[in-house]
Amino acid sequence: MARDDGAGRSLAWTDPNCPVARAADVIGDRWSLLIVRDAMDGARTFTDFQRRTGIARNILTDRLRKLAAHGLITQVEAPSGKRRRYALTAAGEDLFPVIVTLRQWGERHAFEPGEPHSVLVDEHGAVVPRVVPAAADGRPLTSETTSVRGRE
Amino acid sequence: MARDDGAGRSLAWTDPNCPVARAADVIGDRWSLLIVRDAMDGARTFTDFQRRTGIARNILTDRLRKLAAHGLITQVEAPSGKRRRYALTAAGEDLFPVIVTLRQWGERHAFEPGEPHSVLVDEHGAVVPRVVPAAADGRPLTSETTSVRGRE
DNA sequence: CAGAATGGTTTCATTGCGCAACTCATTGGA
DNA sequence: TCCAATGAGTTGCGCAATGAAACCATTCTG
Repeated sequence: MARDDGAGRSLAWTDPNCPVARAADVIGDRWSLLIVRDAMDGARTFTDFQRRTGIARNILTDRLRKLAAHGLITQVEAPSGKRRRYALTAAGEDLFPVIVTLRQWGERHAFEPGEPHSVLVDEHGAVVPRVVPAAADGRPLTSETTSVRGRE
Repeated sequence: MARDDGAGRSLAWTDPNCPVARAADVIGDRWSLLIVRDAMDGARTFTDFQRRTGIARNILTDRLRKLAAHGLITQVEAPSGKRRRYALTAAGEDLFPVIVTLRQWGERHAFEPGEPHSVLVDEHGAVVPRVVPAAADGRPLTSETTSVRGRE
C-alpha cells in the first residue's frame, strides 16, 4: 500500500495503528467516496465522474490522482487509439461492503419516511438485505458486544 | 432526520436521492467518523474525544454540534450536579456496520503485511469475521452482481 | 477555599474548495 | 483535409473550513 500522497509527501496517519483512521485518511472525504461509488456503478471516464458527482474539475483531477496513488483505481489502456479509462483495482472493489453499509444506513436515517431514494438490487432485481456484522456462529454483533484489542 | 446544520442553514444534499451521498454528507469528513468510532469504543466526554482523536477543540465543538443536529449523538443529563455526557443515539449506534466494514477494509489494504494494528473482537475475544453483503439466500454479492435502481 | 481540570469560545493565520476561464490533445464530421 | 466538438486537465481567484493558541466560565479535588 502506498504511503505517500499525490505530491510524494509522506502521510501522517491520524491514528497510526487504527484501521478505521487509516481508511478514513484514504476515503474520508466526501468526494473520494462518491467517486468509488460511481466507479462501482459504471463510471469510467473523467467526464462520467464529473457529471455524476458534480465535483469541480480540478478537485476531480486531484482525487483521481490520490485514489490512484493509494491503489484504489488505475488507468487502463484501451486497445486501439481509444482513450484510456479509469477502473477500480481489487482494493477499490473491496470497498463494496463499505459502500453497501453506508448506503443502507443512509436509507434508514437520512431520508424522511416515504421520501424516495435509489435502492441496491441483485441480478434478479431483489433488494439487497441488510448487512449485519456477525460472530462465527452467525450471532449478530453490536458495538456493545465487541471491543477493540491492540490499541496502544 | 434533521435537515439543517448547526447554524440553522438548510442543507443542500450532494446528490438528493442517493443514500450514499446523504450518508457522506453527514459523516463524510475525517473527524465525524472518528468521533463516532470513539463513542462506540467508550468515549463519553469532550476531553475523551479530544484526547483520542487529537482534533482541534474548536473543530470538535463544531463536529459534536453537527453530529447532534443530525441526530447521531445527544447530551445526556447526569443525575445530580454532575457534568453531562455525550452518548450515541440509535441512529449513531446503527453506524456500527459501517465502522466495522471500514475497519476491515483498512486492515486489508492500509497496512503493510505484518504491520501491527488493532483488531475488533467479540465478548469471547474471538476476532470478528469478515462482513460480506449477501443475497437473501446467503450468496455473497459484489458490485458486479448488484446495481442501483431508481437513480433519476 | 485554592488550584486544577473540564468544556467550551474567540481570534487569527493557513489551507482547501468551488467556479470560471483557459489550454492542449483526440476524435468526429463535412 | 480542415474545422468543430469533446475529453482531460491547469490556472487564478475568492470564500469557506481548518488548526493552533489564547481566553473564559464551570466544576471537581485536596
